[in-house]
Amino acid sequence: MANEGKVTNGEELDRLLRRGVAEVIVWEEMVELLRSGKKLRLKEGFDPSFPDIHLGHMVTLRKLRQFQELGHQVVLIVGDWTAQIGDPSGVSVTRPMLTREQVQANAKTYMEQFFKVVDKARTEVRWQSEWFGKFDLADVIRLTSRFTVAQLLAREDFSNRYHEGRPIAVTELLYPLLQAYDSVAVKADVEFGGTDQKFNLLVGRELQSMMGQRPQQVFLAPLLIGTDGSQKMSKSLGNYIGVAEAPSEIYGKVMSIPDDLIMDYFELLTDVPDEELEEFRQQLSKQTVNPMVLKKRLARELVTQLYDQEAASEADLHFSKVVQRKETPGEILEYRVSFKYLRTMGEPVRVPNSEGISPIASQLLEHPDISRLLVKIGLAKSRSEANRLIAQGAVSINGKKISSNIASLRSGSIIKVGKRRFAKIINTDETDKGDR
RNA sequence: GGAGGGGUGCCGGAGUGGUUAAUCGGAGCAGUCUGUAAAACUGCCGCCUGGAAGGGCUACGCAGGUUCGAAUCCUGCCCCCUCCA
Repeated sequence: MANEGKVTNGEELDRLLRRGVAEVIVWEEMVELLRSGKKLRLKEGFDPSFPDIHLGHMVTLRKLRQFQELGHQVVLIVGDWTAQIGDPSGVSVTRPMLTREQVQANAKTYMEQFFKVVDKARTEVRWQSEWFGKFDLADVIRLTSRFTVAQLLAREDFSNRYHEGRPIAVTELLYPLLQAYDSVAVKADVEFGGTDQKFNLLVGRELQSMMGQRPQQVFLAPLLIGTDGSQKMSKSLGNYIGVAEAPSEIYGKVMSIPDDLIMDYFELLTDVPDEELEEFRQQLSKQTVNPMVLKKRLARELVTQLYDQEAASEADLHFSKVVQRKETPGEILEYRVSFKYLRTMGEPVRVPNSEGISPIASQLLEHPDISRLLVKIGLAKSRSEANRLIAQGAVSINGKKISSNIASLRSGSIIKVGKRRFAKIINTDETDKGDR
């Protein structure tokens, strides 16, 4: 074959198998395979229950990419069956069954993001339903009969739950078996996953050898800690940075990670050479550098990787300007709303006393209701929340804090909520003399 | 099949007739500080209405009932868990 995998030299091996790697099983065999020049089939699966990819996933994706560059083949498994069970390594046991359409849509989104990192041309996409769609009860029994409960209870998660008397659904026990079968179905040479996947990937090895295939090598990446600095990055914990997020979002979120995480992120998510990373480490421990500076470098690297250099520069500028110097950003989303609509609804404002219209009442008639406006443009979830924000001094118009939702606002005004959410308001009511 | 335990706000978890929109912790939001780091401190943290003060509505698994008044008592139902078989 023309595009066989390249034979790998020592230096490449080191980069490939050490940096950003938690464990390789079996190391010697992995090395031997890479040296053989054989084009390897690299399996990675995903459940289309959550379509979004974040930096935590990116660790293995980057590895896949590195292998691809040596000529190897990625096989992406769309877990349309396992998605219905739910991987038990998570917290929640029950997952809603997804419709066919949802699965399709999620898979599509997932792949768009997946190929931001992985080379599409060297990826084969396979759906589990190709093989499980044909499974009948006899097949299920044949598959399950190869394993014992004791084998499955070896998994930490299961044994913990078992000993604590917490429930384990029968379908959950099935999960590793299905995932293992995928490896057989696609004849995987290597399977990639996070360390929490270790058990599942090892079952793949078992099953393959039972079925006369050479057991796959298991490639485990460390779990990336999320922006909260304590738990693994995950969407449900809300401590994630999505690869599809806007450049300035990614940049900003990277800036918010705790200092302790800086080096992990560099190591697992960038190609900054080891020697340079060593320097960074020195600087950090001797405190000869403000960690913020390194974080900026990190943020730039990541945005460049996921977008391009230009986007990184823009995000960088935006950050110094808006966040650090607290200036108003150059580009602000515009919202077109009708002021009339926002005006206090219903009957004209009641005049508090008989001496005519009070100043407040007259303003009321002329100014839009800011809390209504905030809800309308999505800067607050409810009017109660909007009122709270205003009361707490979190809202300003053209740089001036407002203290009640009766405030001066004209077309073109810039409204700011919290530290960094801006909106430019355009009045769609035809007359706008603009003199207030 | 038998015995027991339990379902409270985003999560954990108090509360067993009224002063409880519901103690407390976590998460979250906002503010001060700052490097969108850490730490700390402060406020908020169901919805609607009102400029505000205030008012209204909804809420403690579901449906009824007792009571001037229920998350708290009674009845039925649903669900979850543990142990024994």
